[in-house]
Amino acid sequence: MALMLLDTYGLVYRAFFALPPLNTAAGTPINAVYGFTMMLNKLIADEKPTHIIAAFDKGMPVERVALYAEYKAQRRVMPDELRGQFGLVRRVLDTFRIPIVEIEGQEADDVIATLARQAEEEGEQTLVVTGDLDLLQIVDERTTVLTTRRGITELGRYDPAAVRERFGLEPAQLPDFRGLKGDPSDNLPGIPGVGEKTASRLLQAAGSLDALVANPALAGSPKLEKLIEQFGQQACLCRAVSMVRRDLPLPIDWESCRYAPPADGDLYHLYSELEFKTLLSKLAPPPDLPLFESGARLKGNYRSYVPSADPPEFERLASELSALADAPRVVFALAGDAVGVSAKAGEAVSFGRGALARTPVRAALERIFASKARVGAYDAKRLLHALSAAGLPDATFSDDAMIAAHLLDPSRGFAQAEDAAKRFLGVDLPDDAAAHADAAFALLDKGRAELEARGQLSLYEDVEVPLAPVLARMESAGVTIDPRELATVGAEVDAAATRLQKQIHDFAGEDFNIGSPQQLGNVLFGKLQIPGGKKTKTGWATGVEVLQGLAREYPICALVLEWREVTKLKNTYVDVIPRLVDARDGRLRTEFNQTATATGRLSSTNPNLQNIPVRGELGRRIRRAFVARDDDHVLLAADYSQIELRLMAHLSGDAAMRAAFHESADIHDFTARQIFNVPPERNVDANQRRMAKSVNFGLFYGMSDFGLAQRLEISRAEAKEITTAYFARFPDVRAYIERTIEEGRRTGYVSTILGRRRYMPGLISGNYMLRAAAEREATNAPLQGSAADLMKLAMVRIDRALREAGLDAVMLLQIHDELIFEVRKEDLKRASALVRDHMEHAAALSVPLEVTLKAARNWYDVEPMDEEAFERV
DNA sequence: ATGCACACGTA
DNA sequence: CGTACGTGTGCATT
Repeated sequence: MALMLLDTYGLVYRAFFALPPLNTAAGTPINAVYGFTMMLNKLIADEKPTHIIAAFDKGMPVERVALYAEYKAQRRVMPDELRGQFGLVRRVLDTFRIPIVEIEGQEADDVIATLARQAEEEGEQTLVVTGDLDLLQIVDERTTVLTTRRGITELGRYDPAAVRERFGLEPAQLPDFRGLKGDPSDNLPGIPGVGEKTASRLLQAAGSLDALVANPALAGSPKLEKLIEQFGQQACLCRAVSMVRRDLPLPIDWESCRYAPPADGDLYHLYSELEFKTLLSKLAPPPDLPLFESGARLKGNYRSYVPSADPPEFERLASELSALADAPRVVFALAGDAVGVSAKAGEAVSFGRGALARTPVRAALERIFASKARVGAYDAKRLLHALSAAGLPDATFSDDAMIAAHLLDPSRGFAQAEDAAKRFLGVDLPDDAAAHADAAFALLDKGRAELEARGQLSLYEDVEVPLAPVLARMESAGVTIDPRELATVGAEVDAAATRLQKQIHDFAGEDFNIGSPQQLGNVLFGKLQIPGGKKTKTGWATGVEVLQGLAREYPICALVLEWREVTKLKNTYVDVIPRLVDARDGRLRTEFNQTATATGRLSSTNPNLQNIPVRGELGRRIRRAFVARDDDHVLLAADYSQIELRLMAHLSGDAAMRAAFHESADIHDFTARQIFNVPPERNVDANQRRMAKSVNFGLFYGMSDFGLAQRLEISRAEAKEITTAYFARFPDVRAYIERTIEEGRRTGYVSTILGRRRYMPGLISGNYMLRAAAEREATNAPLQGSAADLMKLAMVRIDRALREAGLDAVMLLQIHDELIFEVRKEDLKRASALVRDHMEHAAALSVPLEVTLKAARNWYDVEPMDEEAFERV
């Protein structure tokens, strides 16, 4: 039984103040019920209680008032808007079939404490959810307390260790603590002048309030001693009031509290009545069928070690871990601050992450990594960082369940192990590192078999899994930022922003928020009467396409565009990057996510270094701040030229397109000649080239005539002519696109060159829009995904080769078709050759792969380099 | 407070 | 009515 006890009043009260006033159409205040319902949904989803009880306060708390007549005397009366919502809260609980327990003359705290004690006596785990900290006194090994923090969905979780960490006291000491420091919200004075810090220190010294009162000298200072003599009895009274009762007469039938989710129909009625539109729209999500046979159950035969300062405990843990080195397979997982290890289905050990750094444990882990055991993980990259921080930089993993899960279903990220366990094992994973390790073990069993069946084992083993440590190294390396360069751009950007804002406001004749599309639309198209059609559901369309068209005639539109560019740079890069730089070494570190995209690309977050500006001059200058570590090093940039179009040529086998890459230096020029029949002796004009480029790009985005017409600002008929001419010259390209979509329809997925799949259920949708979107995705995925395949393969090989060659060159960033390295000048030539070689030979295609190499002290100045240039650096 | 829409940076 | 992302802002949520 996993019992959840709700301090209903406290939670509703909290929700009321956390949310702005919200009313139904009829004017009934609804914010507190809404917040409470969101909380309840989240709690049930996250904590998965098997039993739930909602406790209410009822009447005056007779015992406390008898002890202390002023109890809660200062409390403000409840606002009417809140009072009226409690009836609705009961409706919600009723719909969820959660029983309400209340006892006349008792507060919810005492009801909860009593129920928790009863559950405890039966050996059950209890989770208490409350709005304040009073109930922390009942925390123990079997009772955990969640308290609301900021907002309504963020909760603090208190087990005994967390209580000790926060207060430096045992949970049972907390009534003494509150007696000493008092609590204004309940009108408890405590001892004047004693706050949290002093109260905690006094109790740590004396052990208890009683001991302190009996012997005030324990306080340690004459002043405090005096205070305790004078106010000791008052503190004892406050403590008595603070103590919760755990012995109320409260016979309970647990079976009647078993939680069963409400029927969708009931929820639908409740939500529609309360006008919870957001929650309503989330009902009845599409069924998410497990790939594998569901119903697997984790056995829960887990042992947990709580980190403590006890050396024998680490010895015991170390010897247990050492034994795992003899197992054929060991799997690690992280959950919160704990590490889980499993070597056998249904069995796992977990220990606090702090234990990782302990010598005996570290030695045991070293043994495991040095052994013949196949060592796997859930999210190996995260574990590599944790192990490295604990002094195990050489750990390696040969399996990663998160990566396997994402390869099997790339529509999802599976950053949370819970998601993968639910999706592939059909189990609800508890928040426990041992269970996570066990689930990862099971996921790898099933996942590897499934990958093999799909012919994806090599992609998994030879590309994705080896890539994780490469990414970990890139993340650890970071890139040096020159703050002065950033400040220079920053000053310019600030000045421009101020100037533009003023100019725009002058044009408008009023001050308004230019960043609000709504206000902007009203000013431009309302007040200033600029002709421009409104689009979008919410109001005027003010996107670049619209404003660009008006910029010539209406200067304010040009100013707005400029303002947007400048503030975007300021808010997203110039002001943000300096704050993210690691002060210890001046380097900026990103996180590369390997399981984020549906196509196989990487993504970069915190910050995203894959979208540093390059097109505009001002934005591009931000790249000056990305520099090599010192004067002995340079940044080397290596990018694939036209890799996606080359893949199109290869995959389609189109003779003309392949010839283009063999013969022509400029694919867009070549394409223009084909489409517009430009003879060899004449030059392609800029406009023809621009159109050809759009067609080439549009091609692998699955663009229609309509889209091309829009893009090129030509008529649909003209666009049609261009595509007709295009496909007449490159007939196999059209055949390839059609073949790809057809194959997707037939098999349910499309594939890349290395066998990566993207499942495309939308291809057989009856909805035209959905189906058309799926067809574009299906066209693009094999191209974008194959490019990602080749880049990843090259990265793994380059990382290995650079290290084996002993070159002073490290990979720092990947921007989809480009790699950035930091290289010692003396090694630049050799490193460049090595990088080029591995990128160009990532795969043998029917067209050559070409790589452009550039180098400079900073990212802005990198320019294509010829042989002599490399010699000069 | 949280979540969505929009806008915009990259490949 | 052109793919794939992440982040910042404003605004609605009920």
